[in-house]
Amino acid sequence: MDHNNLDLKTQPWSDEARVADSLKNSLEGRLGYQLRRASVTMMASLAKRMAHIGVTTTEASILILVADNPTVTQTELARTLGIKRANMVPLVTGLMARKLLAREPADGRSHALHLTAAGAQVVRQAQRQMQDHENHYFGGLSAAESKRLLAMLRAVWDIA
Amino acid sequence: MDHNNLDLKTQPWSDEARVADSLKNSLEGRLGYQLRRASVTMMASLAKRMAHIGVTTTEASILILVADNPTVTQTELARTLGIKRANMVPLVTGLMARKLLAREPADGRSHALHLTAAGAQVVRQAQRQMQDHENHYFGGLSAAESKRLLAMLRAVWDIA
DNA sequence: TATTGTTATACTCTATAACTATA
DNA sequence: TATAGTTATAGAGTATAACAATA
Repeated sequence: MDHNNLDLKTQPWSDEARVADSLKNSLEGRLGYQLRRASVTMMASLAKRMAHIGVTTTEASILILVADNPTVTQTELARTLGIKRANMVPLVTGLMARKLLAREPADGRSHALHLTAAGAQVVRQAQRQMQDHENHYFGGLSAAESKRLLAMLRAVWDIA
Repeated sequence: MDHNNLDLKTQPWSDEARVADSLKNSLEGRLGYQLRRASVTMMASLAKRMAHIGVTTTEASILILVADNPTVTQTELARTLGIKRANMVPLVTGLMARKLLAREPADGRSHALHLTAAGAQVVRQAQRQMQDHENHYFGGLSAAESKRLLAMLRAVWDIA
């Protein structure tokens, strides 16, 4: 497993990028640029936390959605998470092989997914890690600010 | 070129993901999740704008940084943009092949990059597109809110 | 006819290792 | 010894097309 060895020391911004760059950078003032940098930073950090649990961030999001929606099909998961049906196959296969996910025939062509006990345990760990992760980056914000930030980010999605 | 055919119709969230998903999704309340979704959305939209100019978002960021820092070397660019030196090679090669970028020996091992007239023109177009892009997504925010959002995003990078 | 799961495949992005030539 | 540019390559992630079984 562990194709997700995200030791932060191997990340570009600690190796090469994070040294004091004396370059002028007019991108720094762009919200889109800062948004992307923040996203990449947080995803790498979250990936490291998830690796400790033994899943990728994508796998964790699948397990959480199955926890939220017992009997969901993998095509429904794909739609919600923005993953192609074809790419769900190895993800679901891998999670079943590790006994985190199981499925039973729903109708003749679709399968109802559900968590195993081990899968439910991973979900609990992932949720806790995600909470800590949010607190790490945004714990300094007031409740009102967090709410406002969430709304601004959600608005981007809605506008698109 | 155009290995960047980002017609939004081919994006997952318009094809498959953006149909009304009736699934419960506890990830929706997470700032990290919304941050990533917003980033992916904006990057896809920006990529489409840049494609009209004939560059990728990465290429545009390179050209902009060269405009900011005439005589910069490609290793310095890589550091600032979080790109590996090895991966800068085809990027710089491609931009030189299209006469947007040129370079001259600085010392015996490094090259000073500079824009061609065509490259400077692309930078002007890219800057204008980026400004429109920001306005599209964040034009509804007050100046104070924009400033606050930028600071919150920059803080994520600083914390990491 | 449309949908679910699947296979096969291709392309982009990103990562490492190792080489060369210079400093 | 360290650095700049380069080559080669491997690994994820993500895209499409097409097929069988079923609705």
